[in-house]
Amino acid sequence: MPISKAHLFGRDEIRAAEVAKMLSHPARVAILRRLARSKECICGELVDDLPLAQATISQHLKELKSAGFISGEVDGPRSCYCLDREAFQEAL
Amino acid sequence: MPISKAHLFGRDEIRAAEVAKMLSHPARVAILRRLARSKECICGELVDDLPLAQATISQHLKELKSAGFISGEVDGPRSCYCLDREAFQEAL
DNA sequence: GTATATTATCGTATAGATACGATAAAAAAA
DNA sequence: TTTTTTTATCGTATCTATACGATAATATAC
Repeated sequence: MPISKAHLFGRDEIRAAEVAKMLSHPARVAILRRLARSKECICGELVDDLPLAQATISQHLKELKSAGFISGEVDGPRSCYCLDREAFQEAL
Repeated sequence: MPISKAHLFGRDEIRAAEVAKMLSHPARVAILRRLARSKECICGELVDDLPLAQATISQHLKELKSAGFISGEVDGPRSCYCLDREAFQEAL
């Protein structure tokens, strides 16, 4: 029966849970930290640093992007990501 | 293949993710808020307030307790929970 | 043009989270 | 003692997240 009931809660509780969910995996925490240090960062660097396959990291990046925490733009054959500090602070 | 690789990350990243996971469901956020307002709170009140079955709420309470965010003690046939403010602030 | 390098997406397998009915457990009330 | 009240636990169904190989997509290098 687990049809999710998350929508039955208050706006702010739902929002808080969404933000927390973005931070609920060490890989995403690591990515955000990395981007907080560097001004920007290429995808490949993250793939080198993290103990996960390229496909998996790309997947995490997509989530962080759709949550608005990071932005990414294409740079030749590479993708360059950077932290959206404003949106991130706002969320916290 | 999804054998979790969470343990391959840094201590603090793992810890941050654990804390975030506790806050990643609206029901747990709601419970913590409720306990932050009241000094303490009986299980039944939470069951009345939240749009979830008793069994489900009991399950969420167990998680929050095992994470050390709340403590619960038996009071007759009831269970009385309260926020461990120190541990909670520490985690944030 | 073809080959190479880099990233995104698809498909899919499995681990974990969520939800609840049923039932057990424990104390108070009758 | 039996009944009622309250909570915890068990079993189980299903939904979501995680993980990666394979492949597509895109741009550069040759």
